[in-house]
Amino acid sequence: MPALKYSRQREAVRHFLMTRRDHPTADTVYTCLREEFPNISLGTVYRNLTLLADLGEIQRISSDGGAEHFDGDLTPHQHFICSHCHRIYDIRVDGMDSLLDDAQKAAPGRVESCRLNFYGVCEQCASDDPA
Amino acid sequence: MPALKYSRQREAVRHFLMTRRDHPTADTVYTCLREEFPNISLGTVYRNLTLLADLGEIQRISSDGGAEHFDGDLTPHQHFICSHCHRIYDIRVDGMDSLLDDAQKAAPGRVESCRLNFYGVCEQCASDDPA
DNA sequence: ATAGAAACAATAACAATTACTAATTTTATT
DNA sequence: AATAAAATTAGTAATTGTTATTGTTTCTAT
Repeated sequence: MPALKYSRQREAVRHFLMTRRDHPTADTVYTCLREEFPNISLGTVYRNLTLLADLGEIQRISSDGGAEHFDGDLTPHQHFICSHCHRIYDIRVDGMDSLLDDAQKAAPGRVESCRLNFYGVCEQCASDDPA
Repeated sequence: MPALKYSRQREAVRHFLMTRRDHPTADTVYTCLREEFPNISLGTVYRNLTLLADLGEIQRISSDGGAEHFDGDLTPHQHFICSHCHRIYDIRVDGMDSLLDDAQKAAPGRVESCRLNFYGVCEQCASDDPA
């Protein structure tokens, strides 16, 4: 793995994610950053998102199919994903420390992190479309 | 949504997943089922995997990028995914019920399910490649 | 048997992501 | 400041995983 070298584009990706409260996709990051860097390339965005996620400076959110989402909020939290509109909400669930401990007891290796998504129907969709 | 109609291919997909203890991708299912159904189509495999997952008869495992994995084991369990070899191990962590309750308190909607993946380095990789 | 609906195989289309290459930036060293 | 090596970039092509389409076959209820 090569030595890291500063790049304005990478800082822009990081900064962009840090200042958002939502969970953009690579394409959203790309589109927004084009205002500041009119000829930034989509490959650059992907490369830096992957790099930052590997460094643990941002978080990757994988759900069913579709595009991956990214999250610049590193404070411990989880996601509630609406099965209907696919919006991603931040939620804060207690007891995660003990969960990791419990997992460590059961896992065939060293547990370093976990990702926890909750699924259901959000209030917005429930009221819009009462089933 | 149309009425379900029997199909040998769908049963084969279901049966295949039920009898596996691992977590194959659509492509693996396809390749293996071709022995029994030499001209089953990949589209059929995808359609039935999606259908069975929507019915809750199998489980979909989403992790970082790459292909989705599927799991025919419906007993409550979680997954430990090795960041190195990407193998998926089943683990059984306690306290999931209270976790869902806690999530329900925090979520902006009705929580129906959750998916929990743990990440780390498995024992196999740790001993093969001592870092 | 037959008719209508669901499922199929085969393949084309699609979207998300990655790989490639030549040019540009960064960083360390003069 | 000039220079050289390495990392990064933009632009584009290629790949991958998945879904849609179409004409044919298989179920199921009559």
